[in-house]
Amino acid sequence: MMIADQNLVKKMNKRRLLQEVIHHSPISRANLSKTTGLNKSTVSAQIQEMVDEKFIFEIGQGQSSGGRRPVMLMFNKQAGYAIGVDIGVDDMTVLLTDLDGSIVTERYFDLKQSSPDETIALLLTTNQQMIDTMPVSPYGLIGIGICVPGLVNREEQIVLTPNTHWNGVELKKIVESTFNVPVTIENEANAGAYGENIYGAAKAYDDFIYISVSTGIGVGLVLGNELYRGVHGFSGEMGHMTIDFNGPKCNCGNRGCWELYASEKAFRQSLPREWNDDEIASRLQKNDVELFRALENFGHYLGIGLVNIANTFDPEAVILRNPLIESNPFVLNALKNTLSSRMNVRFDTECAFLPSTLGKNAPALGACSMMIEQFINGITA
Amino acid sequence: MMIADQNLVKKMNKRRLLQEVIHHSPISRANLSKTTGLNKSTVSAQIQEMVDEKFIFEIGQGQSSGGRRPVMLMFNKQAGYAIGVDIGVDDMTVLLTDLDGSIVTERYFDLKQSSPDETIALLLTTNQQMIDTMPVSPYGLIGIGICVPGLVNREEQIVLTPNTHWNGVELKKIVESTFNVPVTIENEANAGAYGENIYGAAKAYDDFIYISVSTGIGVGLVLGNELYRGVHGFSGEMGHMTIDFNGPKCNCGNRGCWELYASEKAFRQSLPREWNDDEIASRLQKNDVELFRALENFGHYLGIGLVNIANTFDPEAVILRNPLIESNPFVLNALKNTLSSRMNVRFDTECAFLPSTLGKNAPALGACSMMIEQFINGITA
DNA sequence: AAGTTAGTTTAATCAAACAACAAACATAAA
DNA sequence: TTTATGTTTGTTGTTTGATTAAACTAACTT
Repeated sequence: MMIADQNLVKKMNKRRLLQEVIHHSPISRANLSKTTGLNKSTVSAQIQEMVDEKFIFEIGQGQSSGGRRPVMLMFNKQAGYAIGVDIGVDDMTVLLTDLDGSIVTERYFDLKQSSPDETIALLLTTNQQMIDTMPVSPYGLIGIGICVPGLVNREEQIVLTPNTHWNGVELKKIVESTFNVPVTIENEANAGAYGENIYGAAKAYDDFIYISVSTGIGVGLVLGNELYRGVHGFSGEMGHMTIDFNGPKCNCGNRGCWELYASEKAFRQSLPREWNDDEIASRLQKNDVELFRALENFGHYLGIGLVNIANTFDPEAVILRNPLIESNPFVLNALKNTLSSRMNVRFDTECAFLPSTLGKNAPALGACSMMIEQFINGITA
Repeated sequence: MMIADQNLVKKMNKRRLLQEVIHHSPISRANLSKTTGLNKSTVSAQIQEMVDEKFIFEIGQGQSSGGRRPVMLMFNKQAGYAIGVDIGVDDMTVLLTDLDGSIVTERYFDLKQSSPDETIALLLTTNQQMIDTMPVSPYGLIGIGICVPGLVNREEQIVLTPNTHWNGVELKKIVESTFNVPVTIENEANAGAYGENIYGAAKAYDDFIYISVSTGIGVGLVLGNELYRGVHGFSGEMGHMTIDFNGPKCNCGNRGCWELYASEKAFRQSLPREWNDDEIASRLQKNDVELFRALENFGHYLGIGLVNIANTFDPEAVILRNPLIESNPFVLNALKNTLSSRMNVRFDTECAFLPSTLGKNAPALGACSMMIEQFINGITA
């Protein structure tokens, strides 16, 4: 445990003030004093420091409310930039954002034919391009966050990627030594959860569960406004929660895993034939019965697992990340039906089930925001 | 968010010092300075305060290590006393402990024929008796913690007790107004988890899952060394996690709930005939095949749910609270077999599965320790 | 001109760190 | 046994630094 001294006091109050400016700008010193409870002189001193450090700037005078006009302060969201990378099973997203999480540059790649080595090369050149075209700023590139579809341990090493071959690749070291900035490697579901918490559907929630439904099902747990990672970093493997203990074998070793029923892969296997995305879209337009039956089933199986999640966590919200769910409220309704039929009135009315608002950018944005938060916390070091 | 000032600094350091004394006594001022990093003069000043407040006393001189002999300090665990009550479905435990959690007085009651009103009367008179016979101390009774077998919301109201009739009983108000000390109402599994974390099998763990197996299955989640309660206080209802979505209906509304297979009630129903505890004990002695088969099955079904828990939380440990498990390592082995057969080598070797060490006292002790922690935190207010 | 609001300056407060010191002891050489 | 040396413990007085209250200047509204 840490010991407390005046330095800690200053750090805490500085952080608090910066957060207030970030989330409520434009705001005046007087107003900061009111909202934080800190003395006016304390506010002035701290703000001056952060103005000198280029994190905050004065935007000019605001409206008077019967006296001297206030000087409005803004967070300098262009003080630096972050890169977020989402390495998927067969695609990659690379985003450059400012400190507000606003996307400056975005690039999407198809990885269907790529080996990890080729992907790393692509990642490095893309990052370099982004750095080269990045606007000039006091702090430049403040960090690179990378998420991968698999298990990442507490040392940020990739230890298991069921659908790809990233196991053991020393991604953190490679990227860190190339660009000499802080690098974080994170699980895709954790990054997505983080993104939704900072910028997306879960902004207002402190306790929520983020569910990424694709080839498998990945879960990010945000409990008490913090990502819960587990001892080894492997929490949220709820895709491998059994929902039928006599069910079919899964390659995780378990039987009747949730993702064997409710993943997008399972959904596609449940279709009468193999339909590509265009085919599915056009059948949606035409209210195709077979498709809707499959979608309803998809929602139903999702719902079965969600009952377990609601019973386990009693969360404020569950955020679902999947293109089909985001574009079809119908799936969400099917899912809610299963929930209300399987839970006596209690949770279903008091827990929000929402689609992701960041969509496919969620994990990369989450990766960015992790670096941004690290950077902002470092400001007060 | 709170603002920081010198008062906070003092509080934090005082708390830190007190914790150090509690957990490493006897200890000298010099040693405290070393372990905490606080300056010797700071330590001296803070300790003096707590000596004056009767929380710490000087026990005398310790061994010299080549210089002046140190003055050894001890936590005054007899500065006050706490009462912990565990109201079960058909029994009640009432404990009086000192601030160390050592039991001073213990009483056990059979509630098989009691209504809530009768139980409350019994609780109040027992508490009064304990207060009357309690040793004199500077702070007297510092609080009463009570746990109940059901759902307790964040306002500490009892909202659902499936197997009894405590719903809506204003227990907190009743007890608080009778004794005029702080009262906490808590769910039985949460209290048990807390107890094991402070005094029992989970002392060394920051992230663990406590599982209370009786009529139903209750789960207490300790994540990051804190009890995770959920938004409404209803987390850990994992007894109603489906492990067979086509399974039999449960009165919670769900199907194939874990506790329909792995509760003690389910275990007893799985026996060829109704055996009482003595019968079971004697058959255990005689290595009765039918009983052992049932126990193995019991372990197997526990294991199925524990795989889900391991996949969900990636905990350091799982603590199992049930008399049969505590007295029969055999069940634990059966359970571990199921785990290793259903999880590819990863968790089973790195997550400890342990029986409760506090046994039936776990929840009441947890309730005590909640009050003690509240009190100790209040010291530094 | 009077009253309000914004922001700065000044002096006081307080907790911890620092530095110097005294007390009490261990060790080993004389 | 005696003495000298160095170590450890705990206290005392001083300094540092962040917050704060209060006084003050600045700028605006009515």
